[in-house]
Amino acid sequence: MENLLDNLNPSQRAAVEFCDGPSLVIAGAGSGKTRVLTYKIAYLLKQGLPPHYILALTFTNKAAREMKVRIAEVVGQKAARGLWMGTFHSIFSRILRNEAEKLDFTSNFTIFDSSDSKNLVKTIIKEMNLDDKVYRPGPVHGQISKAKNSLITPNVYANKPDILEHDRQSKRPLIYEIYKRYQRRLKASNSMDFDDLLMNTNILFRDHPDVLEEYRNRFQYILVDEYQDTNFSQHNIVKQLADVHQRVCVVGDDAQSIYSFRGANIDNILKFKSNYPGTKTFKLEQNYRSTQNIVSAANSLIKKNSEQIFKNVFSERDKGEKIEVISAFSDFEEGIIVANKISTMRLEQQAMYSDFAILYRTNAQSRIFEGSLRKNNIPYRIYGGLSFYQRKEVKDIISYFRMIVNPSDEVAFHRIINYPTRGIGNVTVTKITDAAHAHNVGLWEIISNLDKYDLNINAGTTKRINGFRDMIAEFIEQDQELSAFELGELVIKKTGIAQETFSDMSPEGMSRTQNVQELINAMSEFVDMRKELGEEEQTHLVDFLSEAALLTDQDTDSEAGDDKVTLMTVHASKGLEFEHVFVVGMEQDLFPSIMTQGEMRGLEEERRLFYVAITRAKQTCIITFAKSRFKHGQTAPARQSQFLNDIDEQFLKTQTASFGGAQKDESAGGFWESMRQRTQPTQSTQPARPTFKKRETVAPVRPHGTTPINQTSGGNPLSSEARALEEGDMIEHERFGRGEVISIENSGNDLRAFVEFETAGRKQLLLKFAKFTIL
DNA sequence: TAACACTTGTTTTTT
DNA sequence: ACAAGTGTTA
Repeated sequence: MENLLDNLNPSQRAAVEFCDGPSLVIAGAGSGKTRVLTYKIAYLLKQGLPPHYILALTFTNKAAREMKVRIAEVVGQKAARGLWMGTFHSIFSRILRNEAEKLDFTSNFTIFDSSDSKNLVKTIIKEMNLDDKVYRPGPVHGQISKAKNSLITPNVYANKPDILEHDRQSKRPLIYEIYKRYQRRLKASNSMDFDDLLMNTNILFRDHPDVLEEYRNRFQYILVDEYQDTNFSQHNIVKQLADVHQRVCVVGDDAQSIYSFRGANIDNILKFKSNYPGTKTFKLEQNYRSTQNIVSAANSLIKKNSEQIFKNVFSERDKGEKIEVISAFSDFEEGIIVANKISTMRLEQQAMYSDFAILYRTNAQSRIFEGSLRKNNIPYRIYGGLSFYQRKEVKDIISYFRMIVNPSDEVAFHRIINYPTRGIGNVTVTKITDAAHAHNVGLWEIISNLDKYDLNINAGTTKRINGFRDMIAEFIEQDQELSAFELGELVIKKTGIAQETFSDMSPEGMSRTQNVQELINAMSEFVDMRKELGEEEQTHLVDFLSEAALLTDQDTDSEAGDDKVTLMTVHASKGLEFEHVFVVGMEQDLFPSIMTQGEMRGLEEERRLFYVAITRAKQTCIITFAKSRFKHGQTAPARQSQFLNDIDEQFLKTQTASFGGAQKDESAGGFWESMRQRTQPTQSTQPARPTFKKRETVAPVRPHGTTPINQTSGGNPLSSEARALEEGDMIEHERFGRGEVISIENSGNDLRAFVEFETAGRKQLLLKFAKFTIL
């Protein structure tokens, strides 16, 4: 025990040891926040608190996983088992599934992601005959989301004069009605959106005191990470759970609050003390991550914000280099400069590629760096962008799963009723939808009993609808016996998705095939994993779905030993650190984003975002901006960000537009050539280098679940030829490791091999895509 | 109903 | 520039 605490500095130690009441830990960037949380939980366990009495809420699943591992390292695997640790969304969706009946849902409810939500809002707007130029689904859903995160239910919403007035002024007075219908439809679909997972938890606790009582007793100690990014709904859940015993510890940094657009309320952390009387505050001010220069520069920046908790972050590491600010002529040159810089720094400092990160404000900026890195043969990995589960082909299949698990799911229904095309068009779908409304039942009910409702649908179409219904009904039956993986394979086969996708030989089609294959593999792995964890029950589709719905790119681990430059948005970089960081696109209207101009709070949040970016760097931080940027199809002039003036000059060294950034002749030529090409969009021929094509055609595989998004350069995207692979061969697969080929089969045009892997078990590989070598 | 040509908005960040 | 949405035609 003693040596456990010896690993902490005095303020960290004090924060860990205080367990008798509410505590607020203000943790500056790089000050060992995760360390405190980890040790605090370990400390509680060592004090004898059973693990299942501890609730620890994190921002990402990844953070939860990592912390679990670290705790297990300190107290042992066994002692750590049973901890309630996860994101708000995953923990409370688990609880909601247990208590679903109390809220008139069933435990197999679907979780809508934001695109599902937007789709539903859009459908409703159409049904109400509103102009979708005025009532744009995105912003409308945003408004609804904001209401939910503030625990404003549709009824309350409809009776709040100030909100109604606000909507009237923004020319959208009927949002309250859309909200009402949206919520009704979610319920009818037995579905919850992200915000519902939190709001319904609040409703559950409000309407069922006995349930609240039970969880209050269960969670004897509550810890919340990244508290600055919680919203009111989350705050209220914690408040209720902690109300009696008051054993709650929240950790965060107000200077790193960057999610207000998602409803996060910085007041939660600023006012924690008044919400929890008797709060003890701890400040972690020593930064162990970055050089003094980086810390000082970041401090000078954040000082420009008005609202904040005072703290004095300092570093005792080397002074370090000044932050280099480089201006480029164009976004394209910016890409070249960064790529060249990485190459030289890697050699000069003997750094690994994985020591570098390129951080940008918007995902769209990644493109240019993909190009320049690729040209320099620098391996990289992009996080973010379209996540695997958002891809069309994956979502389509998932929609089938959702229908099987929960036939009331309206959004899934719409997605798959005519996919793959089976001759049920818009006209028919409208008839079905209207009938459902008229009789106040679900879509599934209508197509289950077509003859009962007089729909005026011709015989041919009726037959096709019945065919669809029977197919789903059969899946539902098979879902009783089959595992998620087995049923998943069956679905893509029986629906014709497999055939359609696999026979498409265009590059896009091949990438789709790969993604479909990856999804099936992910299911297989998921089933296997649950078995290994000692789960006795068969792993069904519903289990897979409830996990998949809450997975995000931030949750994916980077594979060990893979040496690649990281590209991500600043948001995604929160909580991470790198030796050398490039903060790119530091231009007015881009960073700070044009969307946030005007409001003070918005601008301050952007400044915090910049603060987050800088403080990711341990050793070197380089800031770049371009004087012209290609945007919306044309090159537009750009100027440096106002934020650069917020950093005290003494910590900066500015380097003006060095064309020398592009040292190689080839790159310099490439720069001009590209400019020409861009300013006159007519296709100029480009014989020397292949143009950078669409993402999909380059390296489309987004490995599933536990494997990260992976758009890799320098590799062989569409990989190994199916050479004469024979039964009995030993192969080395990129992800599954060594394995023996059991059999080779030819289904359709695709050669498949069944392989028994030493560690990963039995897998089916599509030879035309699988990445492996024959040993 | 499906395939194709044409028009429009889009780019802030994401559990 | 691009994707998604709309309208037209077979």
